[in-house]
Amino acid sequence: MAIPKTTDLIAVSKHFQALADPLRIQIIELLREQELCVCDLCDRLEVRQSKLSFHLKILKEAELVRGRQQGRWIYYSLNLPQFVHLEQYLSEFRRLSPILPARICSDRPE
Amino acid sequence: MAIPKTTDLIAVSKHFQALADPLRIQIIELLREQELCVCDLCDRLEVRQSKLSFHLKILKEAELVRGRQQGRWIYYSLNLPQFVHLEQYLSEFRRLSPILPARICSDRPE
DNA sequence: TTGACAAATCAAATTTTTTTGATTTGATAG
DNA sequence: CTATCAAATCAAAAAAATTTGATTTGTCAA
Repeated sequence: MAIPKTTDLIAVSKHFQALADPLRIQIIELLREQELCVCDLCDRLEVRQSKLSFHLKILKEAELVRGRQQGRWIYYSLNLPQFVHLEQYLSEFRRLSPILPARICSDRPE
Repeated sequence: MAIPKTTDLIAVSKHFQALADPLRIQIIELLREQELCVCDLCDRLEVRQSKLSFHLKILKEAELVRGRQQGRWIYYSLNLPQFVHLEQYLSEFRRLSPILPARICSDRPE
């Protein structure tokens, strides 16, 4: 398994960052049930509309959700392939042997 | 699949938060190779020791890494079961049908 | 058109996270 | 003991993320 490039690692951390907020996780949990419009999310989560918009933008930029306009409403839903992508990043660790080889750390030259 | 409790969701977001930083992802990538002491991580990542200590603490609190003291050195390694745990959280989304049922959002009473 | 309403954007205030340099703690070797 | 060195802790500064309320944008219906 090759070591990922630094730029890839930054991308990975950015995606995890989108999941690093309780409200955003709650949004995702609600969308797991069904597609919802912003006003429904507002009602259920009891947060202001602009606050929700801010968090939806972060989730959208991380490609974890998608917005579909219909009339005056925008319906948000999960972008499942992106979840699979993150799952795969984590799954690589499962392949490692449970005990990593120790490495003796002694005083180095100069 | 039951809806997780709010407290669980906060815990989930906390764990993802630990992965939400490029340096911490880099630390994890290095530890994927082998157990390393703090001074080695400092050298390889070219960051100050106190900075590394700060980030290692976050990873340790999220149970993503473990520290093992040996003499003056503390060797850090990955705590693989925790990675599996997060992987499983994400894997639940794979079971969802790709297209979630739309829900019509119309004007609600009053 | 105009009015109503859903959602996005924006700037300012607030909160949280991260960085930095200095200090402390704890273990070892002499 | 005492020197030394690895690592943690701490307080202050800096940077980044989040919240808030007001405003704007876009769509639809009358």
